Amino acid sequence: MADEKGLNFLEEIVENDLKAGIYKNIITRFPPEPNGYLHMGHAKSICLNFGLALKYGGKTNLRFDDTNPVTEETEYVEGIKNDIKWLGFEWAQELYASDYFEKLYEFAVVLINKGLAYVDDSSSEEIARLKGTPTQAGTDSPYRNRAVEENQRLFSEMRAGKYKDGEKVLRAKVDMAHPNMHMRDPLMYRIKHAHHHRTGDAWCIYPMYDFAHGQSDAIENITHSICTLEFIPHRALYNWFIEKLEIYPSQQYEFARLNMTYTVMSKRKLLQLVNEGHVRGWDDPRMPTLSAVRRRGYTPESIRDFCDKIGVAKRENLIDVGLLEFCVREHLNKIALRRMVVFDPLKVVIINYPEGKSEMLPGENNPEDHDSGNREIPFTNKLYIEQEDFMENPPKKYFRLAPGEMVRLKSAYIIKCEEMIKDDSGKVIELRCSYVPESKSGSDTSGLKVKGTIHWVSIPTAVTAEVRLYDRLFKVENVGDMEGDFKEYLHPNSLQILQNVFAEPSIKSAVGDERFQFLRKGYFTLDQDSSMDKLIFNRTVTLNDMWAKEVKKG
RNA sequence: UGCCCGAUGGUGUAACUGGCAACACGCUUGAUUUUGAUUCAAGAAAGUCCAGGUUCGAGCCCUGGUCGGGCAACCA
Repeated sequence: MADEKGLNFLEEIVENDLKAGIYKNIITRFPPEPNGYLHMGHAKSICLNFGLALKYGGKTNLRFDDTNPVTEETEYVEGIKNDIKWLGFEWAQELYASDYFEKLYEFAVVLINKGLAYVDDSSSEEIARLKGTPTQAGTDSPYRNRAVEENQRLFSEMRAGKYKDGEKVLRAKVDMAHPNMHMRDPLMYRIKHAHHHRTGDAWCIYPMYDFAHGQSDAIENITHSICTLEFIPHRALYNWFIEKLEIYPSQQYEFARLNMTYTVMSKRKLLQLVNEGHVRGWDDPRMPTLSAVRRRGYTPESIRDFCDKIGVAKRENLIDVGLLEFCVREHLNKIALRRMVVFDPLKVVIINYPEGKSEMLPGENNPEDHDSGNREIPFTNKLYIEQEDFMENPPKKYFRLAPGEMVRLKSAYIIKCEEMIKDDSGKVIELRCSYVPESKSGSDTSGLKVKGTIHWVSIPTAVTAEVRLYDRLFKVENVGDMEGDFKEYLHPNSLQILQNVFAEPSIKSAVGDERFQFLRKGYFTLDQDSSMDKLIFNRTVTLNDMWAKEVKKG
């Protein structure tokens, strides 16, 4: 069976349009508002918009939808550009809705001249009241039938700054009884005496989304304007403006936004988590933002793969975060350098290995990539192993270290636990083990077969580091479905910091965005807080752990 | 008492546009393994929201329901 996955509905639309000769090339756009950082939901949209243009021959513009100066900042513009580049996409042009303010103003005048727009002096409360309800028609505003000349004068006075915020608005004259609420004389312009991140103080009137988005699409000759489901009711208005203005007929299509288990995917909620200090910032590795998953160690390849796997459709969805984890494990398994790091140390002394002796043992950097070579791992008679790799009274299926039992030290020797040393409270604080000299990794002539292999670190050369372990941000699967404040469902232990773990010395050369697999522990990458004096690693994702599952089953 | 979307294994997406429901994740079992990782093999799991209709044949078309979601920011 060919693994040609069927086309998604948007690809189908594009293919049909191309086949019908409606377009020679397609042009899409990714239109973020610079009022927050991009998240995984945006990644889906980015992959979709850029992916379509890449697949069918065309281009994608990056257009900032910056029509609301009070929430938008240059900081976000830079962050967004950075995230898109990191994901691996290149936009044809970097554009801003604010580039079109003059043009949009002209469009508004055209509608005024056609008698299709009017200045309304009503308060926002009054406008809301006259709008009616979904089941009840609205009522015409008393200003609805102003003369064209008066509207022209008033609108230009609005622009000139003659009025205060909220004193007047420009509205499209459509139909106050329309069953679609968005068609009941929607606002086109409002007065905001606010500083805009790009146009500065040049304007004191700003277009609404509905009077900016479709027009911007038309100006750029966007063929397929793809947005999320909540804009479906706006489509009628989108088309109305295009028709009345007689501009390029961009077509709007809608798809279902991404939702993931154990997290939230709305800028509003994410901003709240940041502002109220529930996380350390937009790039806190527990966040679903792109800056956060990047910091956490996710690769752009794995995110693109994820976006590909989740598909595109119009029905609401809740994607298992486990799928994202699968994608990143799959990629990291191929590229991560293997290293041994002990998180929770238990001292082991090899009683028959000479005191003071040291040898270097080679360990594969990555068994999945034979070109990756080896690194040298020092071995001595004093080691750390993981506390959890020893049990005084092991259950039957436990095949790690136990009194009298043998285990393989990865890339080194087989050892046998000869003696336990306990403190006054009875806690095991040290193991005395013997090693089998003929069992050396790579030249094992011992003939011994052991069930378990564990990781270890030689104490004299151990390098200490900090490790940050992340768990799901929320403790419930479907946060959006819960009653009350979503913050009540935050997972209290989503971040666990281990200040002092012990790593093999080769870890010291870790740089930048190198990915590591700490054997049997998970995938890690250096955090940006890391320094020469203090190494800090983020756990990107754990390894699959059958044993943990077994233990859980009991 | 409106208008608009949607409904396929646990999750997500397919099904040559009317031809015996497939793929991925997850799950179970087994093999391999110097990571209880990876890899490999096998398997369980939906008869497509319901009821009618058209048809030789319906997940796809028609009708009527049911359920879920959206729509009344000078937000996008």
